[in-house]
Amino acid sequence: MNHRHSQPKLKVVRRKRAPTASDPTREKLLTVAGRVFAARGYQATTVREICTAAGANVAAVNYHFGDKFGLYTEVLQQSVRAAQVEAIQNALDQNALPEDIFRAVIRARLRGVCRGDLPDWHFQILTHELAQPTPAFRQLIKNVAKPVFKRWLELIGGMIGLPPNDDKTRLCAISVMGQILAYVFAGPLLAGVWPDLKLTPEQVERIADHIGDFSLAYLQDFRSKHEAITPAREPRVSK
Amino acid sequence: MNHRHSQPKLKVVRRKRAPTASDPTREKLLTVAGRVFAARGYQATTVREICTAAGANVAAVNYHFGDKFGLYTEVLQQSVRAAQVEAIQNALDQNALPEDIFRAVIRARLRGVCRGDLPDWHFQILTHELAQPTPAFRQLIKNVAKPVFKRWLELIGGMIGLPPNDDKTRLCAISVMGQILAYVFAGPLLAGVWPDLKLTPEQVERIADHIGDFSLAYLQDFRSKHEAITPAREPRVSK
DNA sequence: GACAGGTTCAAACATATGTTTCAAACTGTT
DNA sequence: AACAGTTTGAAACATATGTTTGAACCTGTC
Repeated sequence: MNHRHSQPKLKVVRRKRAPTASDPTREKLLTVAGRVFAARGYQATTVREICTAAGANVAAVNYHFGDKFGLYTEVLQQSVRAAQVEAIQNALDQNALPEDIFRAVIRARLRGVCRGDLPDWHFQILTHELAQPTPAFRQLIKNVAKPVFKRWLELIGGMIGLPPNDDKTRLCAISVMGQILAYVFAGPLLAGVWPDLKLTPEQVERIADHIGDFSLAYLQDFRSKHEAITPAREPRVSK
Repeated sequence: MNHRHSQPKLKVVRRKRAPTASDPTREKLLTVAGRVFAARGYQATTVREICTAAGANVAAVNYHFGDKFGLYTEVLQQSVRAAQVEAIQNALDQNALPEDIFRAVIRARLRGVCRGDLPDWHFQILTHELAQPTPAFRQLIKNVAKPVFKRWLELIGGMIGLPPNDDKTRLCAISVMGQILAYVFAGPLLAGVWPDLKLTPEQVERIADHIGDFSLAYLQDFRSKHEAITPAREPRVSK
C-alpha cells in the first residue's frame, strides 16, 4: 500500500532479533536517510534513493524498519535527540542566577545550528515537520518541547516577577524563542538577505550574546518598572 | 515525465487564449490548489486531488497551467502578493517618526497571520518553501524580501545610530524579524506549547505592541548609550 | 443552422514507488 | 560439516500519479 494521502501509521517490523547489536546496514541506512529526508522531506524521499546511497538492497528498509515511515520515525527521534534538548534542559535545571541560566539556554540552543562544518540536517528535518507535522512530531512536541517550554516560562516569569502562565510571560518567552528560531529555521531566508553571514562557532557566540543583551534590556526594565507594584521577590534597585 | 527528484522547470502552456478573461475553472483551480498545496506541500499534492476538489477534470491543470509546477508557481506568486508585502513597503516608505514606522511594520507583518478566521494558508506555503526552497522561491527572495530587508536595515540603523550594513544593525533587524517569524511560521510549535493562544485581530494587535515594546527597550537604550561616542543625529536626553 | 476555435471529458499511457516474495548467502552453534 | 536462524538480493507486484490523447461539448460568428 502507498500512503501518499493518509498520514502514515506505525507498523510492526518483520525482523526477529531486537536491533540492539551494532548492525552495519541498519546504521548506514539511518545516517543516509537523515540526510536525504532533510534535503527532500518525507514525501519526496524514495526508499530506493536511500538504499542505493547506503549501498543496500531496496528491501532493506522494509526489513529493518518495517516501513518507510518506521525509518523516518527513528530518524526523527535521532534528530530531536541531537537537537541539544538535553543541553537546554541541563542549562535550565542548573543552580545559578536567572540571567546566567537565561544566557546559557540561548547559547545551548544556538550552538545546535553550528556543529563543526557539517550541514545542520537535523534542523532541516524539523523544518519540514514545522511545515507539515506528522503524528510523530506532535508526540515529540508534547513529550519534549512542552516540558522544556514550561521550565522556560518559569524562568522568565521569575525574571519579570509574573506567574508562568501570565500572557506577558508567554509573550516574552516567545520573543526570545523567536529570535533564536530565526537562525535555526529561517536559513534560506537569512542566506538570501544576509549572504555574508557565516555561522562559525565564534559568530554563534556573538549572536547568542546579542540575543541575550537584546532581550534582557526589556526583561530587566520590565522588572524594575513593575516591582514597585508587585514586589514578587527580592526587589532590586532601579538604577 | 515525473519530476519527483529533479527540481521542476517551467513549461509552455498549450492553451491558446491569454488567461486574461475571468475563467471560472482556472480561478477555481487556483484557489483550491492554494489550500491543498499549503496543507500537503508541493510533492505530496496530487493534481487529481486538486481537480476533484475543484470539480474539474484531471486534464484541467495541464490545459490551463501546462504543468503541475506551472500551477504551483502561480499559487506561490499569489501567496507572496497576498503576504502583505506591499503593506510593509508602504509602512516603511511613509514619512513619520522612526519608532512609528517601526511599529507599523511589525503590525503590518503580523496582521498577515490573521485574515478574518480563515486559515493562513499563504504562510503555510511559504513555510514549505522555507524547508525546501524551489527556484521560484529564491527568485522571490531576491526580488521581494531583499529590498524590503534593505529598507528595514536602514530604518533600524537610523534608530540605533549605526550604518545599515553594520553587523549590530543586522543582528537587531533579525531579532525583531525573528519575533514575528515565531508567530508566522512556527504555528504547530506554538499551538503545542500555548494551546489557548487565539490569533484574533485584537490579540494580534497586543502581540504587535508587545514586540514593539520588547524591541524598542533595547534599541532606544543602545542609541542613548552610544550617542555620546557616536552622535550620529539629534541626540536625545538619556531619561 | 453551419462552422471554427476554445474548453472539457473519459480513458489510456508511461513510469515511479512502496512493498512483498522467495531463494541465496551468511553466521554462529552443535 | 550440518543445521537453524538471520540477513541480503533480484525480481515481481500493485498501485498511484503526471501527462497525453482524441473525441465530445460549448460558444460566439457568419
